[in-house]
Amino acid sequence: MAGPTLRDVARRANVSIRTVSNVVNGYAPVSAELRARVQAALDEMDYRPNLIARNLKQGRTGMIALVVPELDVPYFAELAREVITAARAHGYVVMVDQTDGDGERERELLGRDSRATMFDGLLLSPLTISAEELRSRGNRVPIVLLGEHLFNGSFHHIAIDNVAAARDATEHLLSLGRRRVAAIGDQPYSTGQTAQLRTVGYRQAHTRAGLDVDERLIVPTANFHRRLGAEAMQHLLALPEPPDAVFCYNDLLALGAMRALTRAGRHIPDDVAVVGLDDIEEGQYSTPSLTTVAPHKAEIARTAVDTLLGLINGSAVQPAEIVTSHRLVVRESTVGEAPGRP
Amino acid sequence: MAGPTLRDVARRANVSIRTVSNVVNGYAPVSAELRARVQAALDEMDYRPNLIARNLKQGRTGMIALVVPELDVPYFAELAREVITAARAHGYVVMVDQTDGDGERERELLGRDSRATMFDGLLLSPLTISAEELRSRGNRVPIVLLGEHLFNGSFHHIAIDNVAAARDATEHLLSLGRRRVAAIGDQPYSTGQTAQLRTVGYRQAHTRAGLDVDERLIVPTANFHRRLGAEAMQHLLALPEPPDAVFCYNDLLALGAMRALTRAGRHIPDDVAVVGLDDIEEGQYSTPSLTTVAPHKAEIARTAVDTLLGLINGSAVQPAEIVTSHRLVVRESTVGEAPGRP
DNA sequence: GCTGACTCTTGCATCGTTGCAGAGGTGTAT
DNA sequence: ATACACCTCTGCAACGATGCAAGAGTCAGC
Repeated sequence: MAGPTLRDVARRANVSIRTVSNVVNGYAPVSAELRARVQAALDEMDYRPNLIARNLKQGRTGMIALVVPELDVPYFAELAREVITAARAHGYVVMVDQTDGDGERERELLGRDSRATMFDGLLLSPLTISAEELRSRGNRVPIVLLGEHLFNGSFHHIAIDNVAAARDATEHLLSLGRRRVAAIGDQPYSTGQTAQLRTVGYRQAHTRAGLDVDERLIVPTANFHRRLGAEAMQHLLALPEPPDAVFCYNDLLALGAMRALTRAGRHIPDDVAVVGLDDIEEGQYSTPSLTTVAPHKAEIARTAVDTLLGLINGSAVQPAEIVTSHRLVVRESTVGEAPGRP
Repeated sequence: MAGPTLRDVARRANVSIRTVSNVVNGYAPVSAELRARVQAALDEMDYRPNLIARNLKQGRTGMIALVVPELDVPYFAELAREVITAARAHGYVVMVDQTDGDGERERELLGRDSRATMFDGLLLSPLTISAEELRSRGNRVPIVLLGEHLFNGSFHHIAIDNVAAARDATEHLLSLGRRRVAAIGDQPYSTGQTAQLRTVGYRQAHTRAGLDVDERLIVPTANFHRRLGAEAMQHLLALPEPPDAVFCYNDLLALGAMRALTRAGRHIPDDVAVVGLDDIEEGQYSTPSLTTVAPHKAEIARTAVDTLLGLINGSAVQPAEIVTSHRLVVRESTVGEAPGRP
């Protein structure tokens, strides 16, 4: 099972271990004749370098870890894809892990027996863990945070401008003449910082338009999955004065909300217009297709990887909040032709 | 940056390196007094074991790799989630990588400088690579294949019964009285073995029902993405005698097809019934929700991980084709109430 | 008091690789 | 002929951990 080592190859080719290593890595000058002999031995024995040993010697692994709450949430899957691509461009591979939104599991990551030491760096999309906790764990591995806003400057952190993104979405709905715009996805508790920023943007849009917010139209949800979007929408439809538009804090909520609307016989967008956030591919193919705020995922991934590699290679950059771009993508759920309607 | 090693802690606590190691691992008997002293030193210095060194010594990493064509294809994302969960139950972590359906990248994996040696085992969902190629690479790492059918017994291989799954889907449509059942997703070339099996099942259903297959209703696609499902559906709708039902070889094709149908003003399922395969979560929330054949993903993942760990731990099991279960999940796209219709 | 058994602790070798410094040999300039 | 530079090649030590076997110390038993 165990393959041949440098020593085995060296014995066979009748040279020193060191020379074999040199041939493998193309390091020091080796005479053509000897090189050929060694190469032959390498080939015959089908030598593969033991990367663990190499890593130990070199003090780096060429691996970074990407930790997300849930890998089968499309946004994270799409982000993971971009991160893998960005890392590969630098010769790094990515190990993806998920925490299931379980705070314990996030903490495990930083604990004494964590496998984090196996990686040159960590990209973490935190869900419940706080900055203080993160800092107090005195981690040895460089960390770059994704997505969550943590209110202090201890870590590098990449995210879109959540306030502006939510404002853009809401303003789009208001600009269509909608006047009862609901919001689905607020999380008015300590770990819901991103959601809260989106609520701020939602309010700002109203304020700027000189409109009041009807507090009953802001529906909090415990997570960002389709089911809760549907439930929140059902709740809104049951109000005495239901909304004529809804901004959902992510696309999954929006897809769930659309499902509930269709089920209830409401027409999108005529009766209720819907906007999401994330621009997952699914929204392009839903019925109707989903208007959304699109974060530039490739940019997020590239920036995150670049920043992390910078830390790894010792560029002592100051921790910084890095804001990446986003744009509104208008589709049928707000201005669409009504499919299957006159 | 570099943390303290056993040596540093040993110096501080005035004991041997070996004793510190014993305390860390709880191995040999250590007197309470000494243990306390060492533990104190460990805590003060915030010692973290260097896993790379440990791995080198022990010859295993506790990591397996999962290689899929595309991580942002929901089926693979959902599968990855299950694999991560199954592996964690055995104390293993999973590194996920994607090949982008690029044969070169699949081959890289097995090449001389592959990082595969860093893993105790490999779960591979091959797209273009053949069994012969895989075998010829004389790999050192245990491999278990997922999903693709490779016609020989050289490797462990986990998959559903693709013929039966396709037959079940098609029979469901025929049992509804549909008589022009189309198939979207055939891949009549060497790397499309899974697709071809599904075509076999599609034909079997017709044969068993005593019906002929209209070859024009079998539409091949280059991949299994939404867009090609939509295009294939448009093509089918343009036929002189369009289908009254369609079996798509995966859910993404089905969702694309449904999108095209809705766009064209056709009603699902009244005009055209649609069945997919994979049971991705998206299909539960689409409009209409999608009837599909559901592979038991958790079972696939568990079986794959168990088999791989068996190989790793040296149980010299014979390579085997392992068939996991599937079931038909009926939703609105075949027997649904028509949403938004009288 | 000596032996043996037992408990606790330690040093050495090792995993497979690479960094470093130098050995050995040849060729060139003086 | 001597010195020097140069090109190849090699041995040793080290990365940080663990397996092994033995060293040191304590105690009981006869």
